[in-house]
Amino acid sequence: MLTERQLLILQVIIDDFIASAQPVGSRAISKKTNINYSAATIRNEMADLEDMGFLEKTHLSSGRVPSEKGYRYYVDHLITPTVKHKDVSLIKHIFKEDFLEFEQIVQMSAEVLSDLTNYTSIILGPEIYETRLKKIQIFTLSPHVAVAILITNTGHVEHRSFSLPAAIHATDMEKLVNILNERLYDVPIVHLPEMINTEIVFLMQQYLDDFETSYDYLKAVFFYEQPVKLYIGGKSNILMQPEFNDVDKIRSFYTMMEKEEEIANLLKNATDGLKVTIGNENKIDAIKDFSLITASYQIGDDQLGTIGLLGPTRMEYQKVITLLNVLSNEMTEALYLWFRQNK
Amino acid sequence: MLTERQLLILQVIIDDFIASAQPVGSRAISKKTNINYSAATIRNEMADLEDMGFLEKTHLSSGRVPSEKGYRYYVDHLITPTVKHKDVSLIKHIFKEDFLEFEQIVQMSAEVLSDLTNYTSIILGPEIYETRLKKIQIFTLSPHVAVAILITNTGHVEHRSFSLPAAIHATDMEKLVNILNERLYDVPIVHLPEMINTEIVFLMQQYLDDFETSYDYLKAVFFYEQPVKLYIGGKSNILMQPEFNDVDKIRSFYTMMEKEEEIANLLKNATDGLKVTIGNENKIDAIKDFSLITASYQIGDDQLGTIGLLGPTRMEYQKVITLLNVLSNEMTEALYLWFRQNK
DNA sequence: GTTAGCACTCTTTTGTACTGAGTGCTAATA
DNA sequence: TATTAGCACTCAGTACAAAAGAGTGCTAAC
Repeated sequence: MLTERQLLILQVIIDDFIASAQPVGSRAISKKTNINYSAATIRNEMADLEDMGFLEKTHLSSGRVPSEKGYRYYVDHLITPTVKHKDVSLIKHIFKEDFLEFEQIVQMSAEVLSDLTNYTSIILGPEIYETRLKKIQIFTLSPHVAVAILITNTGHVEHRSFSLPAAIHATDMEKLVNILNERLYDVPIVHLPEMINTEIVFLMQQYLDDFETSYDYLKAVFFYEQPVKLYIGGKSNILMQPEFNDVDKIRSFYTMMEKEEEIANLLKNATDGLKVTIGNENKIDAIKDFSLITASYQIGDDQLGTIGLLGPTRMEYQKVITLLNVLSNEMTEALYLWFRQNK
Repeated sequence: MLTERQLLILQVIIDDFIASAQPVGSRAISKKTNINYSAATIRNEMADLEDMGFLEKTHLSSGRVPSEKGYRYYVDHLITPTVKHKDVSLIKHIFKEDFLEFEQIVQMSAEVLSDLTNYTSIILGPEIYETRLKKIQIFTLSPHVAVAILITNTGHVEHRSFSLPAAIHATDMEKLVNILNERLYDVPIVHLPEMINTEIVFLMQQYLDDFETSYDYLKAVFFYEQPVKLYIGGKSNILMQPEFNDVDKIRSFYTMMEKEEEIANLLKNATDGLKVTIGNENKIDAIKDFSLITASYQIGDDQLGTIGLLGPTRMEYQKVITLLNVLSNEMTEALYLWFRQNK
């Protein structure tokens, strides 16, 4: 168990290191106004803290640097959420706007977050459990190509081009569109493939002359993996961090950022609430030098998406955690209002 | 005027430097099999070439490096287009595919280009002179919000949400959509605002009860600056270039790449054919260390867009110029076929 | 329990010497 | 007259040593 004094010293060291990015020495600490012990005492405590694994040295006679365990303890026990009024009111002010499309809400959140923190923000777009189909239309562009348009209750418009089978009859197509609109109205998007494979297939066999070709191109439109949308803000912010003084690090960072799939997966299994993952706690090698903070935003009872913030392990946890909490709440509220208005 | 021997030496130096990124010394040149002069002779010629401004030294006793004037001369007079069969057949093979949407064609071109060259490719999406409106639909999502969907002959689907004025009548809206579809069918997208301000306004005043509100929200849909679409490939390729050994350079590069507007403008005033802009010839400060090669791709008589390739001034001009020519031709052809099929 | 003091460690900076790659110039050569 | 060999010179890069600075650990005194 850590003593009061050890806690104090640990906190001061981490705070100092987060601010300066320089190893912290005993003398520097003993000079702080809230510390009334000599450098020698501090040194003894620091040695103990190091034995316990909270601190590290960069070399034998250097000052101390927080270990990942140190950051973990700091995040779990030493942080007191402090609200920066300016930031919070900025966020609140921004969400006052009237949003027509919820993509705007998400996109803007990513930008605000990266601007306020100078880290890289990553927002995983809302999952679409709540989204329901409102209308399907098919429009032929040429004898060989048609475009299907799906409109959802969220105002999302999805379109997909496909080749028209030469064999298909115009009347069949019309019938098909009618069947689809009748049966699929207000069906959640996620249930579409299932519905088509059961009810719709049955109806199609019953009413359509050329079942086979119709079914084929129906699949082209509905059965595809909906790619999750990632909103990334401040990709180059992280370059300003002093730990990025090495070209190789930058290279590997940008190579990683191009793999949107992996990043999406990282955010996907975020639990409810706020989660901090420090350095090697991350499952993906590429970000074992980073810390990732995630928070989920919601609407109704279903989780919708995740906000993430990626920075060096030497991150301003205190500030960032507060900010992320505020933002996820504001987003949740804004989305709630938006959905209520557009349901 | 340059002598034969000077031309030869200049060419060898630039070729060598492009390949190695190291200053080229007189001895290294005299050892080449196609050079039969001693190092001393080469030195004299190099001194002359330097006096004429084609070469530079990095310091007093270093080897020579091409100046921007040197590159310019090289590009204008010393390059013989050499076709790398493997690359060309790769490009041709890729364009064999059947494209449903022309965005695919452009997007893929950007990727191929950056993959083959290891530079950063930037493609300015096709201007839309040729694009014509095929269908307008308006769909109300809620009492307050509607979404307008515009379908063009190119298979492009554009949608825009807007707030519904409380005052508008359902019948008015229906009438309006009819008017629009009747009058705007097959009208080039670029002429839409003009048409609306003349013919459509007139019809609206004649047939609609509530002209004012209808006109207001019509404007929200049609009068907006169509943002030009930029397709960027291989953003991190340029990091692999040895001139990017400096963190500050990387920072300024990425800061620049975030300003899509400026980049788009750079490409916009590309003339017909192929154009090489070297270092300080570029108008924007941010890329005065880079070379930009642009080519236009076309369909019919109207220019459609620009392909650009951004790399260090020490660029593989010979290879890249050939490649860009091949690609712009293939793109033009692919787009031509595509448009013919979907007209 | 706390602190002053000192020896020790390691990084960083500065200075010096050396090496290697390359140049410019001069004088000899073809 | 054009070319080349030879040599003195320049500069970046490297290696090494010495000195300075920051910090530690430990011991002995308070």
